Amino acid sequence: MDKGWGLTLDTSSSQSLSLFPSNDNTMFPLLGFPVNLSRAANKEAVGEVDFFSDRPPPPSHDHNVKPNIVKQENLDETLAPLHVNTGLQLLTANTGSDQSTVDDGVSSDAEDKRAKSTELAQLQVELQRMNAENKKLKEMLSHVTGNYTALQMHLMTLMQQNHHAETTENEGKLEDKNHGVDGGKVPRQFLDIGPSGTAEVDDQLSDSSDERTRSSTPQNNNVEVGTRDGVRNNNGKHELGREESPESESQGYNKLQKMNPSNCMEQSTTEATMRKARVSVRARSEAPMISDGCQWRKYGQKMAKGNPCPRAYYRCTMAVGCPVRKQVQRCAEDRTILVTTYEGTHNHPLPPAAMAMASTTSAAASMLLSGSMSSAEGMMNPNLLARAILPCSSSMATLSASAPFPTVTLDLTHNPNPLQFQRPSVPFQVPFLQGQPQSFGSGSATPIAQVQALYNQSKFSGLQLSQEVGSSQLAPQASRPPLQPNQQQPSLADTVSAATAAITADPNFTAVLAAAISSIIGGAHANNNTTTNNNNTSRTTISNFSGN
DNA sequence: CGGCTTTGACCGGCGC
DNA sequence: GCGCCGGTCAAAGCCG
Repeated sequence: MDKGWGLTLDTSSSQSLSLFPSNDNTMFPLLGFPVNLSRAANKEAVGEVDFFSDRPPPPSHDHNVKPNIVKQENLDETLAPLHVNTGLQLLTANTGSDQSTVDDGVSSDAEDKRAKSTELAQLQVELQRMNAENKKLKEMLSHVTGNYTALQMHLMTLMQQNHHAETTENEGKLEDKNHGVDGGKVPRQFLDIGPSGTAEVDDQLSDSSDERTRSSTPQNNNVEVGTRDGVRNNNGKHELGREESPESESQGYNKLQKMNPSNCMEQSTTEATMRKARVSVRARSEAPMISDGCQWRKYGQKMAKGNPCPRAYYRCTMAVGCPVRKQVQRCAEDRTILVTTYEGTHNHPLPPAAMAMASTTSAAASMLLSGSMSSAEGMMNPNLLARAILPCSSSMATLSASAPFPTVTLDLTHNPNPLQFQRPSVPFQVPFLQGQPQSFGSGSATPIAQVQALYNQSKFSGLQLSQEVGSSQLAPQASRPPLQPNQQQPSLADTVSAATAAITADPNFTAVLAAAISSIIGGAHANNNTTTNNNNTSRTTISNFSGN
């Protein structure tokens, strides 16, 4: 394959392959996409594909190519083995163009043929190599996915067990005080990390007399059901994008709640919290928006206080009613840095490129929530957690609770340890890990050692792992190592994918984080009766969140 | 013409 | 109660 050209598996059409100038082929790494290879054997399908008509042909053999003239009968002989060996439509088309040259009778010399056959052989080898690599990557992916699923199942099991035990326990403890409000304390702690979005759920929990009534006939839902854009509810507030978002999803939960109130309460609580948890990604980019594989529609722009750059608001448009939104804003200190803040979880399938970012943000949010849930309200020494969780100082992720919503910041703007960047077996390096999830199994160091944690005092008492927020206080941005161009935007998909793998593939990560936080908080707040529930709520969060 | 962006208006939360 | 601020709405305009 000529340099500067790439192979794209077009997942949007799910059936096409194409050769193109490789200026943006990083969006779709050669992972296991659902490509319909059987179509490659279909002659008609081959004819349908427009390979070079609107793109410049590869420079090596374009002088005699007449792309529009392809004699199919002559292709079969040459192409038959290629179908067998590679099954890739790309080769078929490529050779199709070449073959048309031969059929012209203009250049019928043997040398030309030999050269072409050599080239074909090379391409064949290359494709076989790619196939092998693809297989390998598929295996890696399935391995990671398997681990993740297993972990998820395990967490759910434990969550259910704990919840059962806990419910029994709380019934005894709280019966006298709360007239039998079941599990009021635990969800309460969970809810405390979010201000407004959790209030509704909180009301449900705090008012025992209303609880069952609201569960079965949610007051807001009665108004919101069937509303569309621009329709206001009783409060006069527009409900765009909300009637089908978590709030509406909670309708389903409420239905279920009739059957299993406690479990449902937990789920809706988690959902509400997830809606509020945010993941912020900092990346250097000249583009107005980083490419994360999703489709977004801008619905607003505001000048935010303290930043001369406007903040743009986007909504995911890949599916109707997808609750995911993001804010994009340039960093005030360094305008080459683009800060993208994600909120919510997708309610639809995602393309691989989008999956990478979504999984990353999900995993990061899970981290955040597991930390936030386990902490008490703004009383902790900021440095305590940092020292405990983060022995080393390099940082990539920031968990911040100073904002109205608990936020995780993934800083992809610098490489704290170039040596680790060069070694793919580094245990946990969010921004520059080269997608080697299997390395977790062999790594001796715990991933958590790569994360810097700072506790940020706030009413939500979140966790702050990091540097971004503290960049002005802790490490001047100028001191960061300069970023190579090829480590920036183009590699974002890989980077995010790596981060995803790092966070989701390692069962130890969340567990260790939760354990560390729990132990610290447990020590700092012996009276905090919610501490023992940390793991439980964390699991709830993770299991629900990972559903996407 | 449909989808997207722009932009002024509106709303709710929060601090004073 | 008032003003500030973040977030969202939706009409108008733009664009392919």
